[in-house]
Amino acid sequence: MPLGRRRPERADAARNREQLLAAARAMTAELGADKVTMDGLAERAHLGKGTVYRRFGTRAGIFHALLDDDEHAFQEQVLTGPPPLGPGAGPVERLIAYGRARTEFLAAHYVIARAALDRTRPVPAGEGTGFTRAHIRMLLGQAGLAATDLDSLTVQLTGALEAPLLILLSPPGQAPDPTPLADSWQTLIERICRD
Amino acid sequence: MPLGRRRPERADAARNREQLLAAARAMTAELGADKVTMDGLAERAHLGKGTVYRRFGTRAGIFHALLDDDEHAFQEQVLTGPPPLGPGAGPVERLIAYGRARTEFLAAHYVIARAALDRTRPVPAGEGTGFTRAHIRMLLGQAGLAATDLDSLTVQLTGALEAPLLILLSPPGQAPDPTPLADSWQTLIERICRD
DNA sequence: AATACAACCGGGGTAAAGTCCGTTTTAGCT
DNA sequence: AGCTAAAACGGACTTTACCCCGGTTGTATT
Repeated sequence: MPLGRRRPERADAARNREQLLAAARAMTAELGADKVTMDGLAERAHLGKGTVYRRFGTRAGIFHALLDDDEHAFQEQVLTGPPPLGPGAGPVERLIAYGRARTEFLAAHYVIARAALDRTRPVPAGEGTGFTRAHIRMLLGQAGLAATDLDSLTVQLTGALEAPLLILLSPPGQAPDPTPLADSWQTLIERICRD
Repeated sequence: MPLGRRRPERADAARNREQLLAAARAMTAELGADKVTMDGLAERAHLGKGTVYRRFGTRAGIFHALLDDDEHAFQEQVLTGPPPLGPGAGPVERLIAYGRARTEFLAAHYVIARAALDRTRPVPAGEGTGFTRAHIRMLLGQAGLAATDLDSLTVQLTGALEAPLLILLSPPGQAPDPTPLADSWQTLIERICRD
């Protein structure tokens, strides 16, 4: 079955990836995210360190991979799910729904989402925020705000939505209550978009 | 001159701190912030690594210290300078002025401000944002927004103001143009605060 | 089935952050 | 001036992310 262009994943590689993800999940649950080391993960999965690195590229990549399934499902809901989160509602309504959903998503995945931030690499700073940024930009465009620099506004709203949970609210142990932030996001958007 | 409660800084400590700051500034200028290592800095300043750590505590602390003078001057302008940045103007006007000044400050100190973010410690995530947060909170309170959760709104606006320059806009080499962000901040605030 | 080649595996190696603790220097006090 | 406690010093040590490369295994082709 040589379909597509990319060679399918090798059987041993797939097996190892499962082992690594399972081990990572278990270690995160047992010891906390910051106790998950490359060496420890490799040993626990009965694999070499080099294998871990090839799979995930970087320490943050582990948590990125752990997040991946849920993140996919989340984006799916936004792109093709029922309104108001999915298409079919007005842009302002969708912006509000997106902020609420994203806030709850980040709070629900608090530990892993924070660990998925790459804290050592210089370049890929705003990694997971690409989708949020693109989506906000699109909806702002549809909302038809008069004479505004939508690109800058998009960046700022992305910061307003993601920074509190990812950066600003410190306690790394437990997630903050997302409800006040989600409500506040709603008033923020309503006030910005009314004319 | 044993005034106050704290013992004054010892002469050798003061001398060494000057050496370290000078070396850090030079290395940052010559090699870039990410090439400044604790070992390299210690060697360049002809001091031991332990000394570097006692002074700055952490790698980010180096850049925090480098920023300190300017940061102080900035806060001074906000607290006691002329309006609209300083006291004397209306809260909305001051919010706008603060955002503009802060954006320009962050852009002017782009490399160092980003390097001052501690990317490894779990706790002190939003370190430099404390002043911004407190100031925004105060002005929002004065602005008298009707029935709003001002604490959550403050956190989000802090994210909107600082995250773009510190996190979201990636290229670590050069600062982005602060003007569009400052303008966008103004419309953001104006739209939020009108009633 | 045999072969070639690409992908994968493993573990030892490097660099840099952060810690520790015995030694040295300083400043106030007598 | 001499004493002493506190502060500063320095460099060896530990930990951990990330790199490298020779050997091995899986997959496509003949």
